[in-house]
Amino acid sequence: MRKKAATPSLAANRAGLLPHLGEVFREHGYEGASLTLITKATGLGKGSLYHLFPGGKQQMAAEVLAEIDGWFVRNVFVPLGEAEDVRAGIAHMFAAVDDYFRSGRRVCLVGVFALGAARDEFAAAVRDYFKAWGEALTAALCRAGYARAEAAALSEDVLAGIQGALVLARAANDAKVFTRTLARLKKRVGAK
Amino acid sequence: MRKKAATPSLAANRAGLLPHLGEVFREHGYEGASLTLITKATGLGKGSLYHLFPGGKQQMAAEVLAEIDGWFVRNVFVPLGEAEDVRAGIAHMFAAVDDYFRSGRRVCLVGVFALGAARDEFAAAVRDYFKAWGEALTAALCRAGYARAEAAALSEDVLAGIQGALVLARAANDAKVFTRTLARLKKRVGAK
DNA sequence: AAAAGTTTGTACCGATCGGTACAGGCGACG
DNA sequence: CGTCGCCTGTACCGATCGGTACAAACTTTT
Repeated sequence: MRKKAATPSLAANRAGLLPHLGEVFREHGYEGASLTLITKATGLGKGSLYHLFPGGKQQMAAEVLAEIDGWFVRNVFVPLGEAEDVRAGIAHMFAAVDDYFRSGRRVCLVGVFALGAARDEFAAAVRDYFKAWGEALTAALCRAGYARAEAAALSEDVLAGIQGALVLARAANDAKVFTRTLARLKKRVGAK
Repeated sequence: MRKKAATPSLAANRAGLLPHLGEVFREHGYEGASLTLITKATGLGKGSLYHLFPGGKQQMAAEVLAEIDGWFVRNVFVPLGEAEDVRAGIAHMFAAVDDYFRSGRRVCLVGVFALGAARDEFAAAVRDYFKAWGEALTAALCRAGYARAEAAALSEDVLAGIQGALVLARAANDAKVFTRTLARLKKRVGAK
């Protein structure tokens, strides 16, 4: 092998690390995720951390956001747009969402960042995430037979319902609030 | 006047202060609301602050939460339960909510705390706030003719819709997301 | 095995965190 | 006018924050 053979662990570590990083940010927020907590959660010392992410916390958070965005693009947005059966695509979205948020036991990191103090720093990523989701869902609903305006409104209701249910579930410490709400949203969407 | 004549400014300050404190917590979260920011927002030095709130930040936040809870009890929960015309009480709730959240330009401090890192410290207050709201609304919907289960589900949808719309509005930096969603929720509730 | 390059732990940095101590300012009352 | 007690600005505290420097330890290449 000629090609530099760049340490394999670096890329591997990085990919394996992001989920752990994500959990720390998710549970403690951007400000609350101290380097101490991060080292504890990842098992990596500051040295390694700053070697992998020279941009520090900001870069870690940005990459975590990007990874989450990528997950939703792959597992939600694209299926919504490409499924042969639109209804199957939409059903897939609800299943993926339930999966991702661990049936309400997990909160939305993007939502946490949207409300948190570091909002401005990640405003663009946060905005784009919801925008992409809303557009993908609206388009799918149109294909499913909803009129343009109706689809846009319903899409907004679904996204808000999901985010709000996550907040309520966390507040009540009862994940069922989320699963119930999600089930009703799915039913409402399928009513057409 | 015999009664001690306790400095009038203290109680007055305290009451007048809470809204300002609330704004700081709302905009920066519990962790993000540093004493520096608080002194700046209130115009009071640490000396005065700790004189009024010996319990420090934790006490400030707790009192802010209590004040907000009181506002909702007075302006939303009680009207929901006592209005002669139930529908008027419900309409009043939507108006009060739109007012309180400044048509979507303000986020919900209780929601911020629910998602934030200080969650555990204020878990009880956060839980009770949403519980009281949900119960008041459910009861009102029952009185308006909804069946018990239907009322409970709709109530959950409304609360989640409101919280979620606040998140989306903040994320999109577009308050209209909130007003649109709120209008749809109102319409849905009134459909019966 | 020596050299080169990568990854890591550790010590340290200035800044800021929440909180405390306290001396004096200031206003009400005698 | 003097006294007393609430109020407040300031200095200071230890802890922790995010981030940097760097030398030892490890890999990999020669």
